[in-house]
Amino acid sequence: MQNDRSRENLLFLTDEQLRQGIEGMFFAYRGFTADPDRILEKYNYGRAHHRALHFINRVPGTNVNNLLSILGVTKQSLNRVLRTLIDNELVSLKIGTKDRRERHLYLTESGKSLEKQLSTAQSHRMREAYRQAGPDAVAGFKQVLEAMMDPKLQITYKKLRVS
Amino acid sequence: MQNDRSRENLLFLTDEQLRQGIEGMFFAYRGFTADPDRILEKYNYGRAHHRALHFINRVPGTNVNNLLSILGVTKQSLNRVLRTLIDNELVSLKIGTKDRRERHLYLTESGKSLEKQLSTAQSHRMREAYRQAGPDAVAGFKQVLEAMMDPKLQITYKKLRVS
DNA sequence: TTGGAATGTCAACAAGACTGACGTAAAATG
DNA sequence: CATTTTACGTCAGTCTTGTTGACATTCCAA
Repeated sequence: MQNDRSRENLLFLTDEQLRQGIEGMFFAYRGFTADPDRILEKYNYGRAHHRALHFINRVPGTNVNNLLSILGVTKQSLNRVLRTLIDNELVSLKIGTKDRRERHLYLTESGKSLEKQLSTAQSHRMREAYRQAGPDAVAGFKQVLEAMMDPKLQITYKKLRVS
Repeated sequence: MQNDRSRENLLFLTDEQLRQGIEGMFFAYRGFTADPDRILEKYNYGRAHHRALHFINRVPGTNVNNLLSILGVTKQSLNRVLRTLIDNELVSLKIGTKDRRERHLYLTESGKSLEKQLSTAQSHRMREAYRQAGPDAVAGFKQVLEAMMDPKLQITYKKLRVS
């Protein structure tokens, strides 16, 4: 039979708590993407372009396969996005020296400039949310997010942290 | 001039911390939707159907406009999804008694059954993440999520909490 | 009675995901 | 050296989910 202490400890696992987490993720993700979306619209780009720009900026010189594993889409889907970004000179290709089949991806100056605009907008909202919630809440936020990821993506996420 | 204490307090607002939050949201959202997506695929439904089922279940008898404001899509977009769910008898319509223009939405027994399947899968992952992170982390997680929402959605979110 | 609100429907379109098929180039392997 | 595999690109077609615009219906409210 449970005592008061152990019952209290499990209160955070009630259906109501889980439901709030689910709905919280849904509504928060809308806020999370709202500001970049507005900027992207002006340039006729979409979220897919934002994600590509973000991770090419994070891992300069990445090849397409690596980017695919981070983004979790098909190469055909990514290719369409990359094609636009390359044609518009936001991203540049560099054929690999060791393996000349590989294309290494870099942001051009205008690519960096748009990426900066997008990340500034997104970070601004994130910073406000962090500031309102405080350091302890932020630590908890990141713990839960990490635990929610698929194991493979958790590894990808951690790799990005150190590199 | 800053002392060590205030400098330490601001460490959670560094660019690196913000970036981790952004990437955390991106990867965690993938995990968040992965399990329901697999179930939906079997029935040839998509995330839009899941969202409609979720909120009709949460607010039984809601009218279309209220659902629209929660979901943040156009009525035409929602209509297509609702049409499928009604045709497949997962959702039933009931014309309003006070205002007969309004259609009130309810889940049928099979609608409830599918919703249960989906929410069970999604809650399972959420519960595991909560359990791993612990109660304090969960409290922080929800604080940051709430602070990240657009003010209007924050109100919607809180209303769902009490109703 | 007239205007506006709530809803539905039709049409057309776009982004962004998917699959399948095929081509090319180059590395790796037998 | 020949063959297979890898990495990448491209073409074609499909699906889901979002968008606008136009228009009809119903009915409450001023």
